[in-house]
Formats: sequence, structure tokens, C-alpha cells
Amino acid sequence: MGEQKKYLIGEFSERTGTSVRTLHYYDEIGLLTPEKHPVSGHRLYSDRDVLTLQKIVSLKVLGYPLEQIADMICKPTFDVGLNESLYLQKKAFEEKKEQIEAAITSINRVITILEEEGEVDSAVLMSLISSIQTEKDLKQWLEERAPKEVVDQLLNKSEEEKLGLDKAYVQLSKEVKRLFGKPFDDPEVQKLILDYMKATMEFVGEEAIKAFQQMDVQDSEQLVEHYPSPFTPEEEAWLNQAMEYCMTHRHFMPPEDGERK
Amino acid sequence: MGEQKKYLIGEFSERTGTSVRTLHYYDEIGLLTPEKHPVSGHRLYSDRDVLTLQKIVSLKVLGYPLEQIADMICKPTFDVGLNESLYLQKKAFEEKKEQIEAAITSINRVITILEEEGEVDSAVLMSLISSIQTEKDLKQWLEERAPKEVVDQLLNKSEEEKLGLDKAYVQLSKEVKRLFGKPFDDPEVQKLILDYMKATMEFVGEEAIKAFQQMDVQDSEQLVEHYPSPFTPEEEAWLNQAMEYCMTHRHFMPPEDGERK
DNA sequence: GCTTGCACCTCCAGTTACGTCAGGAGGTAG
DNA sequence: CTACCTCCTGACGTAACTGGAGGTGCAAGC
Repeated sequence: MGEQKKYLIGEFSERTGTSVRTLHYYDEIGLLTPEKHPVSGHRLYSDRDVLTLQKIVSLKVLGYPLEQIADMICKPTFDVGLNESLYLQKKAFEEKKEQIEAAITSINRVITILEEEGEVDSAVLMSLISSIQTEKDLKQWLEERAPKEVVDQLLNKSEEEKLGLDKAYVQLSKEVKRLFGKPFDDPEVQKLILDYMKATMEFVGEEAIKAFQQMDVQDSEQLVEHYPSPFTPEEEAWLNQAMEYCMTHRHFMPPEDGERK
Repeated sequence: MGEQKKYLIGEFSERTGTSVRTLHYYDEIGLLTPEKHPVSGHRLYSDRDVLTLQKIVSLKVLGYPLEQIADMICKPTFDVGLNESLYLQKKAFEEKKEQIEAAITSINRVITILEEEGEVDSAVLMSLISSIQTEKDLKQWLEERAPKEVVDQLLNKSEEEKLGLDKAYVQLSKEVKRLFGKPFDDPEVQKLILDYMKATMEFVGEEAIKAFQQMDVQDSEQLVEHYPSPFTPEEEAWLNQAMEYCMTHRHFMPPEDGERK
């Protein structure tokens, strides 16, 4: 009557879906220590061990490390005192989830761009990814120092709009890299600069530009650091000079600060 | 003119937000190997290194391991050939996301239960978590061998319904553990059994019960393994005997298979 | 001239939760 | 008798770092 069914490790492993090695490990760290056959030394798992293992895997999915689990499985009940740590686990999971969602968004946009373009400069693609990743931070940063409607206009774009911007961004960067080093009065360079500024205008919008011009220097320096540039310092210098040239020779609407970092 | 600004590791670390230790590590594994000052041995990072590091972190968020990243950063452009691996990364991320979502659901339900009950037997809580975790598997399993409307009725419950079921489940399990060992003709035990069966009926629904009775034995054995029981084998045996007693003495609607495993 | 502090260096070890051998024991089937 | 199966222990490998010990070079303060 008192004979309870015992399982060898292989059987137990199959019943519970936990690998033999994992069971060895749990025994080793004292998390689940089954009886041992006195002569053969084989581990003998009981039905109680099934329950304990269930506890272990359940607590594992809640995000607890094995060391903490070892403390928890002793107690026969759980009480509200646990909620404090549960909230922490939840917060950690939610952060991870956001990261994963950002990663999926990045991947989707990169896939689309690559399909449309075929081949893209790696630095351009990487700066695109960075901007997607930091979009949330950027939004928060902006909300602290710009009017809400400006932020909304800047960041709440539809999917197609975003795709269009991605494409425009890639195209323009490609042009910059193609024309890099040419003289500023080259008509192609002139066109590039005009396109570049037009795209920036369209993207940013008028109110936003005004808002940025009212920011202090420190803030706008921080702003450009949010957008990692896909250009080498040389390309960047060339681009700035070309813009300056263009503006002085065309009397193109001058932003009060010619420098782009 | 050719003098490019170089950064010491501390400065570089602050500019890029990557820890000094990580930069050491990337140097060690040959991922980002800056110039070194010939006498002091200090690492000297250039502006190009900024771009490289940007690539590294961007590829890292896409889920690539550092070893692969090392191969990728050599190439100046990326092309559609990358999409194949990007789809894989995406799928992996989506799986992780689902796991995390299941974990968050579990945590939420556990928090609610603990708040309402104050204290809950750990085995009961753990089996609840297991059932939440395996809900997706269970659904798939059921869809392969039961009519769709049965599955829907069983699993597509509203949030409140789920909460109510959780509570009922906890309450009944508590009762089982409290009354365990008492004689079967005890009025409390009788009431427990009736409640237990009524709750099961309500939860499962009539059609579902009929559907289950038509299943073959193998399948229904697999089914109970999907729901890990929160009871010890002794409690389980007692409960089964109590149910049998109750049915024979009350002529309560008898399921063709008295055993609950 | 000596000490203190700082930023940097290298080398070694530890982390999590296992996976993957290697070598050996005991029992059974052909 | 050998092959095979399941079990054992023990040791090393993994990814992407983090941490600490112990040492160097340099500038400032006493």
C-alpha cells in the first residue's frame, strides 16, 4: 500500500518534458534532489517530485532565477507579499517586450527597404535602425521641450508616410555618397542640396523648425546626437560646405544656424 | 589638416553609450580594434570607429550574435540577400514575444488572485500558471480533434470570466485540501463534490463533455496531462473515491469513466 | 622629492542555465 | 562473449559580457 511509484530519470524526464541534463543540474544545485537507489546510485523520482518540478518551471516562466526559486519552493503557500516582486518581474518583462517590438519594427522596415532598393549603404541602413530604436526616447525628450502638436506632427506618421520617408532618406544618402567630393557648383550637387533641404522641410514642418530655432544651443546639440549620422566626418563636412555655398549663392532661406553639427 | 580627432576609451565610451568594459571586450574578440598609442598602449578611437560601433549595436538589436556581426561589418553595403536571415530573426523575436506575453498574462492573473485571496496554496497557483502557459498548445491540440465551437466555448472566455474561473478553481482546491481525509459521507465533503462537479460542468459545457466522451482513451489521457493537477497523489485518490461514493449514493449523472487519473 | 588620484592597461575569474562529450558501471539480449 | 541500453560522475563549452586584482604613466598637491 505504502509503495509509491518511483521513476528513473529517463522516464521522469519524458513525463515532465524536462531534459535529463537539466534534472542532473537541478540535483547538483540542490533545487530538486530525488531519492537515490542505495546501491546503483540511480536517481528515483517520486510523485511529489513531479509537483516540485511543476513549481520550478512555473516560477521560471514568471522570470525568477533558480536561486530564488530554491527559496520559494519550500513554502507551501504564497501570499500577497509576493506581489511586490511580481510587479518587478512584470515591469522587466514589459521592457523586454518593448525592445522586441522595436526590433521587429526595425526588421520590417529594413526588409521593405532592401526589397525596394536591392542594395543599400550599410551606414545608411544602420542609422535608420538607430533612429527607429531611439524613437521612443526621442519622443520623450521632445515632449519635455517642444509643444505637443509639433511632436505629434513629427512622429505620428502613418506607415506609408514612414516608408516614404525611409526611401527618401536612403535615396538622398545614396546621392550624397555618390556626389561626395564634387565641386559645389556642379548642377547635380545643387540639385541634391535643394532636394535635401526640401525633404527636411517637408519632414520636419514649419512650426517644428520655428520651435527648434527657439531652443538653446545645448538642446539642439543634444538633438543631433539623437540622430546618428550615416556619413563619415568628411562627407559631413562636404555636405555642410555645399549647403553653405548653396545658400550664399542662391539666397536660399537661411536657417539662423548654418551648421549641422 | 589630416589630423583626425582621436578619443581615449573613456571619452569614446561616454559619446557612444557603450561601457568601457564592453569596448575592451569588442577589442579582445576582434570586433572593434582601435589604433593603439605606441608607448602608453592606450586605445585611440577614431570617427570611423564611431560608425563601426553604430553598425555593431544596430545589428545587435536585429538579433545577430557578435560572431556574425564581425563578418557583416566588413561589407560596405547590404543587399536583399540579407532578407532571408532577417525573416529568421523576425520569427525568433516573435516567438520570444509570445512567451513574454504569456508570462505577463500569468503574472497579472497571479497578482489578481493573490490580492483577492490573500494566501493561496502554492501547488494550486503553480498549476494555474502551467495552464495559462500551455493554453496555446492546448488550443491547437483540441482543434485537431474536437469541433470548433466546442473549442471556442472552452477557451474564448472574457477577462472577467477567466478571473471568475480562477477564483472558483482556487476556492475549490482550497476546500479539497482542507477536507482531505474526511469521510465521504461528511456533509461538507458532499457539498464540495457537488460544487466541484457543478463548476466543471459550467466550465466545460455540455457539448464539450459529449465530445470528450467520444474521444478514445489515449486522447483523453493526453488531455489530462495538459492540465497539471495541483493535488498530491493521495489527495487525488481521495477526491476520486469521494466522487465515486457520491455518484453511487446519489445516482448523480455518471460520466462513463469515473476515473480522473 | 614623495604621495595621492586618475585614467588607462592586462590577465584571470565568475555569471546563467544548461549542452555536450568522455569514461565507466550494471544489466540484458542475442 | 559481446553488443547495447540506461544510468552515473566529472569536466569543459556557451554568449556577452561584468568584476576584481595588480600594474603603469602622468599631473597635482604637500
